[in-house]
Amino acid sequence: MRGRAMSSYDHRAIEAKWQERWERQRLAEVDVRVAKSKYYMLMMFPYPSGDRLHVGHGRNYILGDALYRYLRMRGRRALNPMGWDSFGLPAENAAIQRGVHPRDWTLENIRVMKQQFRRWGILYDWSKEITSCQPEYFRWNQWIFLRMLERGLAYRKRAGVNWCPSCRTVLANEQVSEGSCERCGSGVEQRDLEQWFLRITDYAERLLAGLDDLPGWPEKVKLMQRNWIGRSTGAEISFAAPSVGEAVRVFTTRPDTLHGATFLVLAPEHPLVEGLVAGHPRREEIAAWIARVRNTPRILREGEGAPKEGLDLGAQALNPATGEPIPIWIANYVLPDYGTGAIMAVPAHDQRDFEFARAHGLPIRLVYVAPDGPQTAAELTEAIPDRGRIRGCGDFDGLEPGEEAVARFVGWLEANGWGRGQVSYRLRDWLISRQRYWGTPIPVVYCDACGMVPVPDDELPVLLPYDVEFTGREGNPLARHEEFVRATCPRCGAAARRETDTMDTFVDSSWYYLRYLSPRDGQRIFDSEVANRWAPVDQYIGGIEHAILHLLYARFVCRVLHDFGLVGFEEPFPNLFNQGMITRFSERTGRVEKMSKSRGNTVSPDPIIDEMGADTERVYTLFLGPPEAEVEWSDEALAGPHRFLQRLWRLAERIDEAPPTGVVDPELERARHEAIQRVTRDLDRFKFNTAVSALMELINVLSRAVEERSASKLACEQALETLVQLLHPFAPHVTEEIWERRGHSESLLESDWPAWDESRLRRARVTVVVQVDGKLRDRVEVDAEASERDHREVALGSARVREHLAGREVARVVVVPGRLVNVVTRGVAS
RNA sequence: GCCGGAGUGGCGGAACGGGAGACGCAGGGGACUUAAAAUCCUCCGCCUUCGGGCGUGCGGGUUCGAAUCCCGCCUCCGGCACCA
Repeated sequence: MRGRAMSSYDHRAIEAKWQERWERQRLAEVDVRVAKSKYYMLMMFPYPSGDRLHVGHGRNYILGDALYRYLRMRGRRALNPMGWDSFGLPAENAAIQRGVHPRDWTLENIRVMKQQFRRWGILYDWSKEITSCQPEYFRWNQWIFLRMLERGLAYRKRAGVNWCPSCRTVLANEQVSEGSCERCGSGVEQRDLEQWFLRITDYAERLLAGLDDLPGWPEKVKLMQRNWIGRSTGAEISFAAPSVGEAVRVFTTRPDTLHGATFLVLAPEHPLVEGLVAGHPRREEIAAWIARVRNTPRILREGEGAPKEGLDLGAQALNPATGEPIPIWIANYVLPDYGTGAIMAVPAHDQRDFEFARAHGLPIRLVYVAPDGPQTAAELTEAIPDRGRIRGCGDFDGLEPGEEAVARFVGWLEANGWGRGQVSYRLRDWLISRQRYWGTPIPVVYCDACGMVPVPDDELPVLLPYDVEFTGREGNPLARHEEFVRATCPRCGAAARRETDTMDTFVDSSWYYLRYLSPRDGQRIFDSEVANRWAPVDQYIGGIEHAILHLLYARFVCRVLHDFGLVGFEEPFPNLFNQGMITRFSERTGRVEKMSKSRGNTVSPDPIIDEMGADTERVYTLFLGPPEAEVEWSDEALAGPHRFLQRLWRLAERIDEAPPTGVVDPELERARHEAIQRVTRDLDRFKFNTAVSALMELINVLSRAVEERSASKLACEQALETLVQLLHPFAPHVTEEIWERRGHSESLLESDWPAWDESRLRRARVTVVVQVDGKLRDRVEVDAEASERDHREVALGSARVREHLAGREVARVVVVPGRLVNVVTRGVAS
């Protein structure tokens, strides 16, 4: 049926039709046994929260789908799988608040989210779907854990850890932001608990060095990881301490200031402290102080402006450089889990030590002295970390602070056996224990006779019991489930107690991209052969919020799997793209902020899809702005893309109004080729927004050609088909429909992406800008092939240019062929 | 405090060191219509004596030529923040 020009297309029927057809034809399914021209693209898998997806979420998925469709049309065997990061606290909280079981709640949410993806017209290879909360998946978390346990990469230790009172569980360092729980925002407390850790610090150097080989990552993310790993070079120095019975080891980045070390400071948690306090006359007072510091939340102990407190332990050590005895203190500003948990204090050259020394009347000794600075320690008003020359240190005198001085001192320490060069990292081991139900059970049992015993592989998976009571009381519900806790020791057969901690959900997401390649394999974690052919992931897409967390853990676990011989690569995601977030004004906060349910500024895609179609939302979302930037949603601006698609539909309906033959319009053909070039280049660089602009320009030219009957029907039809193909990644439904109505039987996905012809891009005549002294004065036309001299002549021949040259002498003429002529004058001779 | 990133019309944004503002939204004018919607055409940075002048956060610099490169500021956003 050929409606008159005003008709609008039935997006509801068309979108439903194509969604059904794509699904029925299983268009996105990939047989991974064939890896020729493979392209593994991946969106960070989502947490199936109960909240419906809003248009802000859509950005991520729509962008991925556009990329996927483009790759397919370019002839790549693109794999685009999807799954569910489905363990985690919200499910358990829903159980507590609403009485629905986490498992049922989660599976229902997954069902709803899948529907939403479908309505957006997004294609995933659902045959690869994985759900991390299912035993088929999490048994392999347990398997990885056991392998790490065997190699000492998983271990248990008692430590001061971050405890979120609201989530009722401990958190990893990475999951604490400004002293608060990253998930819920509650203030984090300090607790001393026995917990499971993964030895990511063993991989610190490799994780850091690997960043240099990731040109496909945003610099920002690499920088954040570098800072997080926090590599420092310096030295470990031993201070003999006869009265203590053993030497005190410290880490310092400034061994060149050793002569100025006037006291040592231990962290209150330092292993030597207990012995020293035991013999101290004021031991009770000190013990009470230590207990208080240890229970202080990190943010208060380490945060800005936290007061420096400390106590003299009454013991002494010998400064190896000077041979002088110096006192040993404990203080809250020395952290137990960095370096050796002890420092040498050099108050003259370190601001923290300076403040502490002044507050407690401890001696200060200058090592570096600047001619324009204080000449004695008494004159100091603040530490001078990096000025002056060494004075009064024998052979070292005259050295300036810097690498050379450090190297000289390290050599000297090593020669004397007092210490050695050392590298230290800010990164801490990954705490994976969680005191919650809805996670992967850690597969070990505790036997009175044998101690901690790993669950044997053939007893995996350790399943989560379903019949658990969710009360919201503190303590893991698993620990109250007698049947779960009761176990048999795999080693001696005696009664044993099962571990009730579950794993951090970041374990699930640290290797899931490999499981997509062997999602149903019941025998092994994944097929290494397939993994090595398809992975690493060619393009990874997700939000910047995982710059450290997920992306660091995944890089770590990839290296572990590499060392296990399971994969041949060390970087899981050589190319990373962070899409920006969508923001909108929030009535609640009065500001433009990230779209989120809690801020009450979300926009539901449902009414948009109902009224204007998913294609409109898709085009708009991609047109909104550069995909890596934060962009503000506007309900009004949706009209533009909607009109664009309507125009396309009407244009397709009246394309045969163009005159049958005879008319030649090189402009239309040129515009067509230019659009192909621009869209292709833009998509290769993820510039979806400018690609849409290029398509809008093409439709403008084509509409005019049809309207003015200035091009042949054949040329118009060709331009239309090109437009439909180029637009398909953005608006898949309407383009498929037009394509089919034009007599094509295969899906656009299987059509070949158009190619442009450079020779068609050229124009016979070009407009050249003429400037006088850099100011635009005229535009002239020249042959595309015109020489520099031709440009010059035409430019100088322009009447307007001559007017501006009156009374001036031409000094030089700059010619940029085909673009610009700049006539430079010497100015008026006066 | 340290380290990044960003500031362009009323708005979203575009611009290999070479025409500032592509494309779109909003707005003005017109056509069609009994009317409205839709659609189509057209205008749309500021000032102007209509020659032109001024314009990409501010001030300098490099260059024939700077939104783009360099230096110094301002503002906003992000990361880290007693890590010895």
